[in-house]
This record gives sequence, C-alpha cells and structure tokens, in this order.
Amino acid sequence: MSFPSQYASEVRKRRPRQSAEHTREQAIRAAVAQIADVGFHKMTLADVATRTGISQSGLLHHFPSRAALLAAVLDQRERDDREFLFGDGQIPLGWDAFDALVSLAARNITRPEWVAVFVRVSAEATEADHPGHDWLIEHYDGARRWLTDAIVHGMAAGEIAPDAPTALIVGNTIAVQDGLQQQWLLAQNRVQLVQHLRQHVDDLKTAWGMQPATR
Amino acid sequence: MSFPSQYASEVRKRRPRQSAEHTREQAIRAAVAQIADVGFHKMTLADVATRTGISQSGLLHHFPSRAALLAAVLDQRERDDREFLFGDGQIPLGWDAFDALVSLAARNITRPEWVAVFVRVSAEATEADHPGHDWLIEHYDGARRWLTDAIVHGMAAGEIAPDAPTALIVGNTIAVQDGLQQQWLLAQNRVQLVQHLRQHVDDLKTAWGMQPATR
DNA sequence: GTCTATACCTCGATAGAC
DNA sequence: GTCTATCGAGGTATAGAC
Repeated sequence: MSFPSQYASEVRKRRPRQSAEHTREQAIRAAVAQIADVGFHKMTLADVATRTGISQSGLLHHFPSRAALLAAVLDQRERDDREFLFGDGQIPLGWDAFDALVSLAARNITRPEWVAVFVRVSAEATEADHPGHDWLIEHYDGARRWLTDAIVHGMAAGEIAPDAPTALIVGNTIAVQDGLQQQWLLAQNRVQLVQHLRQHVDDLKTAWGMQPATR
Repeated sequence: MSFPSQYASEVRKRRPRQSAEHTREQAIRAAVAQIADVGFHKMTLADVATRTGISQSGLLHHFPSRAALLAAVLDQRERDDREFLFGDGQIPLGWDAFDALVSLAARNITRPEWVAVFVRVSAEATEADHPGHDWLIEHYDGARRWLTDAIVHGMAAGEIAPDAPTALIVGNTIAVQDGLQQQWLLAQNRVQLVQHLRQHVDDLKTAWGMQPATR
C-alpha cells in the first residue's frame, strides 16, 4: 500500500513539523538554562539544540546565529520585567518605585535561572564587543531613568528630602540589587535576597525620607 | 671563529633563558589583561602566551594548566588586597572598616584591570565547576567575617547602634561594592565609584551611627 | 521545519628536541 | 626554560536533501 505524499512524510525518522513559535519558545527556554549554568561565552549551540530536542542546524534555522539567540533571550527578559513592574499601566514613583524593586526581588527568587542569566550576562557584556553590550547599556539607562524620575517625583510630593543625592541613591540601589543577586546565586541558602534589599530601601527612607513616607 | 657552547646558545633563534620568577610575573600580568578583557572562559593560553612573549607550550611549562594560571592570578589579587587593607598589622574595625573599603575603592580605580578581573570571575565562578569557585566562596567568607567583626566591635565601642542588623548591613555593603564596580566597568566616565560608595557608608552611619562616630 | 554531512577553525595538552 | 609538532576534541556556520 502506498500513501499520498503528505502522509508518507509522517512515517519518516524526521520529527513532525512544529510551529515556529513553539520551537522558538522551547529553544529560548533551553538557552536560558544553558546561559544560567555556564554563561553565554560557554553556551554552545549543540547543547541548546539537544535540550530543545532538535539538531544544531535545526536551531540555526530559527536563530540565524548564536548572537541572535542571545538577543532573543535578553528581549524576553526585558519584556517580562517591564510587564511585572509597569504592566498595569501605572509606573511606580516616589518610594513606591523602591518598594517595587523589592517586589521584583521577591519574584526573582522564584526563577533563579533568570537571575543567573542576568548576573552572567551583565558581567560578560561589559566588554565592548559582546553581543549583549548594547542591551546592557540600554538596560541600565532605563533603570536609572526610572529611579531618577521616581526620586524627583517623590521630592515634589514631599515624600523624599529635597537635598537627597539623587544620582548616588539611584546608582547605589541598582548596585545593591545586582550585587545581592550575585551573592544569592553563589549561596542561595545563606543570602536572604529580599530581606537584604528591603533593609537597604528602609535605610534610604530613614536617611532621606520625610514624614508622610516614614509612616 | 667558533664560540664555546654557552655563547653559541645565544645565537640561536630560541629566546635567552629568563628567570622562572620573571616569566611567571609577566605571564600573570598578561593573564590579568586577558581575563579583564574577555573573562576567564574566553581567555586562551595562546593569547596569554603571545602577550607574555613566549610560546603556548612555554607558558604551560610555568603553569601546568589553564586552571593553574587562574589560581595564580586570584592568589595575587587576594594578597594585594590583604596587603593594602591589613598590611600595617592593624585590622580596621568599627566604622573604620567601612572607611577602609572606600579607600580600597579609591585605589581600585587606578587599576581597572583588576576590577575587571574580579567582576568577570565573580560572575563566572558562581558555577560550581568553575576553577575559581572555591576561591570565590572563600573570598566572600573572609569579607563577611571581617565586616561582621567590625560591626560587633563598633557596637561594643558605642560607635554603632546595638540594634543594627549586622548581617544585612554586611551583605548590602559588599553588594554595593560589587555592583558599583560592575557599573563602573561598563561606563567609567559616568559612574563615580568612590563617591557612590562613600555615600552608602555615610547613609549607614546616619541610620546606625551613634554620637562618637558621627563626629 | 528539520535533518545529515561537512568545511573550517580554535583550543588545551603532550612528546620530545635543544 | 623554551621551542616545534601534533593529537584529539569541540566549536560555528553552510549546503543541500527531504
């Protein structure tokens, strides 16, 4: 018995066609796991392909290059964070912005792979030639803009002392966030990510808060 | 005219013998530059050898493996820092310890390669299999021990509020230090490493300092 | 959309001459 | 102490069949 060609194809060893979208999602998942484990520099297409369940060239069909795969990963990470922080259409300002960072940390400990991706890439992509370099610069610029706005707004609202050193507070807060993630990654049981960040924000409120915010 | 053998050897293409100590130093210097540029994962023996001015196997004569070379680099970094912080036989305690960290930052901006080495390795070596993993854990343990002692001592001396959350302050301070180095590496002209850290320490003094220390 | 095959490169480490 | 030669493994990307 012979089959019409469209049935015959299902008999072959070749995997059945998947929707491009589905395969892409799986591949990004695999890449995240891999970058989280060993960093982008040591991530290999072969490993990602295996974890995705396709061949190496199958993977390259969806992402034209290794760098393109990284870009897809970073894009998703940025969109997820924006959705979490600003998804309801409200951009938190004043001390609320800093509290939102604490909420973000609380969320992050539920997805350590993404924390690891950020820690690894943010260190690697300091290098000017790194495929994630531009993304990283943009990431920090965005974070700085938001927190700076938050403080300016908080000052206008009488929530934050008008003489607070805005740029220094912004830079230090981002530094605490990043540095804690790195420590937490090294010893997840020893470092209480959320409590530490909470403490930093509370210290800021003590140092620069005005009555309405100190509650 | 013919030379005695010890002269004849100088005519050869082979480089003249160097003292092992000198060559090792040069190689470590080269490795630092390379790790600072692209991280340990992408550092290659061939590049380090070229920068050192010897062949790849010449390099392997002094360091039996790639991992051994990293160990030598990390050892030197740790010794340099200890020498700077504790070299005079005095271990700074109380707020002095935190001020010493600021001094360390002031020194670090004069040697960006070493900052880069730390940023890169501390992110990579989070991975359990990384050759720098044990070093990194020991590094953080040492830092935490010192700063914890410093606070305990400061409390006993009436310099630091007795109800200050020691572990949180220690973790956050290390986080600020690390996070700032990472930001500074990405944009050395935009981030004022020393001022930022100074601000953090001053905020701590405001939040937890007692009269004698606030001066 | 997925595969096999393959071209081409780079890397770490060893062996052995000088 | 330094070199050349070389092995063997593992990497990205392309070509072309199905």
